[in-house]
Amino acid sequence: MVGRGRPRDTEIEAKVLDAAMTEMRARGYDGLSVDRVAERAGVAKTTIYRRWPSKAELVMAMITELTSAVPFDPTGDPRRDLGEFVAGIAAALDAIPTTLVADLVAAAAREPRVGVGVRALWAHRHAAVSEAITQAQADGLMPAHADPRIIVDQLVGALYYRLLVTGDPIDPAYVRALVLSTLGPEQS
Amino acid sequence: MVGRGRPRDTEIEAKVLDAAMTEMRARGYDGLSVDRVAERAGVAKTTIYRRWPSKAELVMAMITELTSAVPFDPTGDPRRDLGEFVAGIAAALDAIPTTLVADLVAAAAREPRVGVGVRALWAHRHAAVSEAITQAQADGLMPAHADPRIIVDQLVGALYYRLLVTGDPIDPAYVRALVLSTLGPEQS
Amino acid sequence: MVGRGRPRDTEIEAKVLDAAMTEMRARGYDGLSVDRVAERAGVAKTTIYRRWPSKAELVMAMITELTSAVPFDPTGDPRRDLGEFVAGIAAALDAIPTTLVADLVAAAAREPRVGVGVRALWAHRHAAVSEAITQAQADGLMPAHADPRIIVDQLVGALYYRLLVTGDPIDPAYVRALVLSTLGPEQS
Amino acid sequence: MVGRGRPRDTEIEAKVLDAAMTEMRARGYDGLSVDRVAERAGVAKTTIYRRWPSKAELVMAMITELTSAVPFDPTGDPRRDLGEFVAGIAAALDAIPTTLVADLVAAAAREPRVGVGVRALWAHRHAAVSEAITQAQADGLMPAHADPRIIVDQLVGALYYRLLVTGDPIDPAYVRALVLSTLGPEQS
DNA sequence: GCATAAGCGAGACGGTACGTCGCGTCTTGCC
DNA sequence: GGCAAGACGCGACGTACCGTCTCGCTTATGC
Repeated sequence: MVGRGRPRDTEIEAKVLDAAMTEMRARGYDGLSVDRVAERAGVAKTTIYRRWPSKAELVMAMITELTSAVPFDPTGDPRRDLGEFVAGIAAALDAIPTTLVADLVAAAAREPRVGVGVRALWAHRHAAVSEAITQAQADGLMPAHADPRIIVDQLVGALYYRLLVTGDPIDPAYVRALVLSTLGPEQS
Repeated sequence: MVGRGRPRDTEIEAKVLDAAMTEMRARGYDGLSVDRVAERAGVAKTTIYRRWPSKAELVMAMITELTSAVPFDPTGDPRRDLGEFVAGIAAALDAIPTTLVADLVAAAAREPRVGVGVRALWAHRHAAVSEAITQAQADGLMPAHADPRIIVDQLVGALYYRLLVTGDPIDPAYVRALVLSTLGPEQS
Repeated sequence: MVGRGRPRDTEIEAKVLDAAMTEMRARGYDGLSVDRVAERAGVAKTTIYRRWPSKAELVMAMITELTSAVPFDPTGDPRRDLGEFVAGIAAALDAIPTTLVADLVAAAAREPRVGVGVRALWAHRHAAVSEAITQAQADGLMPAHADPRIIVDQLVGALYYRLLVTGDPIDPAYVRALVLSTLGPEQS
Repeated sequence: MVGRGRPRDTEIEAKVLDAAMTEMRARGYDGLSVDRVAERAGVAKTTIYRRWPSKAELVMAMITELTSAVPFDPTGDPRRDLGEFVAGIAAALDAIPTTLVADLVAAAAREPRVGVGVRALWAHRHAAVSEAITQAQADGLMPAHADPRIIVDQLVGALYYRLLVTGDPIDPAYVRALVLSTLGPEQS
């Protein structure tokens, strides 16, 4: 083999994702056009398609970058760990315009590839959280009657539901109350 | 005042909405084309645009018509009542293509009016459910430590979350487990 | 037989034709829309279609009214009669925007019905003029070698040609020279 | 400067213009649809609109390409030369659908640029013919009383007039008669 | 004097074409 | 090989007209 050709410009990823984010905020998923993203990023359309095979994929990449900012590092204290997990998600959702979240959810439902990506993302996180819950149940720190995956649904689902459907506020007090309600009172 | 012109054909609304529904089920939101809807409904494209100024608006109309109320008729047995409430919502969500629900959510976030409408719909239902829970708590049939509104968030939110985010199935077993997890085990 | 129904409003013809004229001046044949004409005339579209079965027919009516303003009343002096005939046409063409004439010619070529109408109009006039020329030839007032119909083509055609193709001016001097050239010098 | 992008496919112009010509002959101006032209040319509609901003513009391009010069090569025999000139124009007009000629005339009246172009085309031709006539008059081969430019108007104008206004046929016999009528009988 | 028949304004409707926009692919030439 | 530039095929969008239709109302006529 000979020369492997010109290496990819590593700054392009960020520029494009930034531009896509701006467009998404301004016009939503449907209004986001690859041509405009390219122009805003100062990049050729070809260059975008070389990295992401479709608009859906591009949006997916954007989401992944956004959401992966919520970590889950269990300390062993399940109450505290879950509390921080939920608070982290709440903070992340708060940092993004609601419209964007809604559009992404809609895009996930409409575009199979986006849906797959989003689900994979969550599946990964859920696994970690579920495992921690299972451990806590085994350690007798949490009631054993509940399926860990359902507990996650209840916690995260309540946040999404408030944000997207009822529009009620999500403040630290709510997060605390939610965790309390889900895990039950401290098992002294 | 004088004649108001030829009146609108009242059957057209239903025919078009039906056709749109069929198309939506078959090809999803993006695959839904106004031309095809018109053809299927046996109606001119112009006639559709006279009623709904854009494809989005048309889909919105379809959704809101579908989102008919899930009834809540408490019997006094909170466990059973909530179980049926959740099961009813699950059934309703199951009957509608996921895309529709996602689009409604997105539309609610984008269009203030839609948002107000959707929220009003839910607020009404929530009030009834919350009241029943409060009553059950007062009767000692349910643990008193939890805010009734949060319980509703957990129940309904979990459903939406599964449907829109994780894509995990929502079957009767899940509904039972969800209610059990939320209300805690039977107080003997 | 019983009642013959409400009689047609006789003012409508003029109002509509006027409105059509205005529209035609402003936007040409293609840009003329029946809806706009109706609105401008303060009349329902139906009312227009009751009188003229199509847009082409309407335009035809307009033309007829315009062009029928050029009379031909022979006095017996062929030179003078033809001179006045040509001058009259020149004056009529001068009173109408060139664009309009061009559009009408184009409409006549495009729309069979308009074409038929225009041709009928001219045929009538030509017959009168030709006859007068024939008479003059019989009386020895004009050279007999030329077909009268061709003489008319030469006279009128030159005017149209100048107006529509070369754009050269059509002034009284030109008209005189044209007649002179066509009829030859006075036969003493 | 850098790459100028994918070059335009040079064969497309001809393919589209050809297709347009065919459609125009078959269905006339109004019946010519850009969609059909695109399909016949095996080209996307967008590609057509990239080159010609509207249907009118496309037709114009077609016309101007067709209006190739009718040659005028005087032999010194004015009768014959003019006869051939007129016959050539008649043949050219006969080869093109009348609608095209009419549309060109209309476009020339409406669009200044088109007008200038058309007039320049004719001015050039007229100059040559007028000069030949002047020469013939000087040689005593033609009556001197007539302005050469008017003779041209009469000859060509009569053709246009027949074609566009009266619709009468333009056959060789007519051409002969027209020349005879315009130039007068042979000066033996 | 009252029914009948046509005229009229208003505007919905079926069609057909228009011109635009976006996606994803392609073809250049330069780096 | 990457990249900018931009042409291209495809397919949908929303708009503008045309000519027809259906309302409710008005206006003459003639029995």
